[in-house]
Amino acid sequence: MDVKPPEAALEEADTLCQRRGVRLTAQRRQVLQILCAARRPLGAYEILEAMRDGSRPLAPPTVYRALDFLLEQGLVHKLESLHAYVGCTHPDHPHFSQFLICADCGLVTELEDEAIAASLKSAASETGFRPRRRVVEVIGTCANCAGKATD
Amino acid sequence: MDVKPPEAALEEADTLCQRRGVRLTAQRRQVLQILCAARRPLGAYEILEAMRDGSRPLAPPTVYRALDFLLEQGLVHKLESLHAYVGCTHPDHPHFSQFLICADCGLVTELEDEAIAASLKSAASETGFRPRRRVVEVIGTCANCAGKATD
DNA sequence: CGTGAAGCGGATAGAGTATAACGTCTTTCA
DNA sequence: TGAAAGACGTTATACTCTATCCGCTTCACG
Ligand SMILES: [Zn+2]
Ligand SMILES: [Zn+2]
Ligand SMILES: [Zn+2]
Ligand SMILES: [Zn+2]
Repeated sequence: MDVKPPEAALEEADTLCQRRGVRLTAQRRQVLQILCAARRPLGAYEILEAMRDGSRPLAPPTVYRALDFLLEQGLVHKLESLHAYVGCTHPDHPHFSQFLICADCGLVTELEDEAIAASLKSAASETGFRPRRRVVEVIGTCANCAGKATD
Repeated sequence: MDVKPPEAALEEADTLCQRRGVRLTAQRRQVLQILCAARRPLGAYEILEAMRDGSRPLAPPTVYRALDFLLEQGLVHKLESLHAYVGCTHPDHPHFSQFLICADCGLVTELEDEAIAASLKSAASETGFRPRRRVVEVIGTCANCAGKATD
């Protein structure tokens, strides 16, 4: 598996934000760190819970504000079908990605498939539709879980 | 526009449910009727409001149960990005469809595009992923609204 | 320095979405 | 008729997200 360690993702985010002239504050960074460290999508309240180091009391707007920033910067994605968030696996370039979501183990794979992008674009343009945002999520069973089931 | 009148959709639903041996009760039928009559996606609580003929008090589980049934039977679809529901435009055969959602006027177009289906299937199978449910929603501007904007 | 604008974040409240749990009534079918 | 399954009413509650107000920090500008 070529999953980047969370530290690398965070350093990349630092660089990107600096280059863009936006501020990856401690709190935003912490949310990103929590998302990258988790091996699965997290709900806003799960992130909130993880942010509470037993010390501060934190309210929902705190995490939603951080998420808004991270979403705008393309550092995290929202999974609409789960109401949950994941760290982006390749935030260095703007992209629209697709997600394979395992309903059994929670594994999420972020794809950047040209053929899917092209077919969507073509279908939209046929009707004169101008795409802005694209939500592509496939819920099913990952190879690992499928293998176990058929053993 | 070849939009079916709501009555036709309801009669088709009657036939389908009878053939499948499931019960399209008055309440379920009413939810479907409300969705078909609306020219736009409706939230669960909007449906609930429409169901209250000024008489009965109705609670959320009522509409969610009806929606569960209609979703299972493929008579309605859920738009995950809007938390809203629409009547299916061709419920006679099992299908996975894609949605073009106009952010300006709320128009929703249900597509059944072979190329998109094929590219998704191919991308999934490359990783051994077994798809069960597919969420494909493109948010943007419809041809009509785009035309107005550039006038 | 002083000051004002902008951005960030704490805090409270509340809107909107969805489900759990339990009881009752109806339909189905042996 | 009687049992089982399904549909529905009801209450309560969990979960997701936003509005709003206020205070703090930062930083440019005079
Ligand atoms: Zn990404
Ligand atoms: Zn899995
Ligand atoms: Zn459909
Ligand atoms: Zn439009």
